[in-house]
Amino acid sequence: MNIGQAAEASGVSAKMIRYYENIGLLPEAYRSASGYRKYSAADIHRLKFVRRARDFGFPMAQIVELLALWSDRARPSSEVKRIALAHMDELDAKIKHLRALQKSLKTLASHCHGDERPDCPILEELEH
Amino acid sequence: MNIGQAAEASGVSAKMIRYYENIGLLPEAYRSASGYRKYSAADIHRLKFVRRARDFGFPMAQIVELLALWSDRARPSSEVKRIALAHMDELDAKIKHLRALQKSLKTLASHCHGDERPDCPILEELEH
DNA sequence: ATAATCCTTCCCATCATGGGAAGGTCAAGG
DNA sequence: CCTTGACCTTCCCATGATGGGAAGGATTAT
Repeated sequence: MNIGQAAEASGVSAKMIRYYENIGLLPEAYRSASGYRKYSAADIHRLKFVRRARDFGFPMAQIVELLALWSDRARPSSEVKRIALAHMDELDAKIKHLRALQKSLKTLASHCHGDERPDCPILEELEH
Repeated sequence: MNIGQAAEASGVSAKMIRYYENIGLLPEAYRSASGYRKYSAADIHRLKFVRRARDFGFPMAQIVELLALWSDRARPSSEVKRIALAHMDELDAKIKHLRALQKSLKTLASHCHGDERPDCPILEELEH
């Protein structure tokens, strides 16, 4: 399978497949005589795995670890769980941050008339 | 005031002050005879405004608009409110997304033993 | 006068992704 | 057999907001 079909089948763009190979997330693909990258069903399987890990929001560094664990039959599931929990902590921190921002904004916006008058507590707050 | 003191006073790094000037967010700074950027109290005031808008998570494009409204005495507060509400919508969308990710992960992680055994529903889910 | 600190511009890196150019390859159809 | 179009290759550039650092000039303090 060429890279275009692999991209289609896995949901990872050809650009990203080359990029992943480049940064060492994926092993170097087998090449045809003319230099085309060739992908097997197992390769597609791995690409899908990466794709889904991205969908879950895992950063690349964690995906590297997850891929290693995935292909390690003797892995302890505690390692996988540890990565997942750490990621959840990251998500939690981000959510908390965004919610705090939203809360502040909400308060400000609720005090803003939102009409043709120029006075506005939002600008006043930014001005400080 | 030189750029270093302006950075200190405003909480915006010298690097970022130059960058903001470069992308047109801020007007070109007055220069001394030897080419040093010089900042007035009004400049510091504007830098602080930008800084606080960043703290609220506004993207640069919105900050450009907010700055323009800030210096427009005839602005309608509805314009400011519109920008703030749009930003809140963005934050809301991000929060929803992160919460959805977290919810999925939580379910998966709760089913993972997290011990020395290799079987793990997290990897199984990623594998699909 | 000299050293230390500040300033200038310019380049590079992040992270994951896409756009696009220049040029080689392959498959289908006339 | 040759052309055409679709595909592939590598390489460079851009994103957004930020920092690091180098090379060289300016200012300030000793």
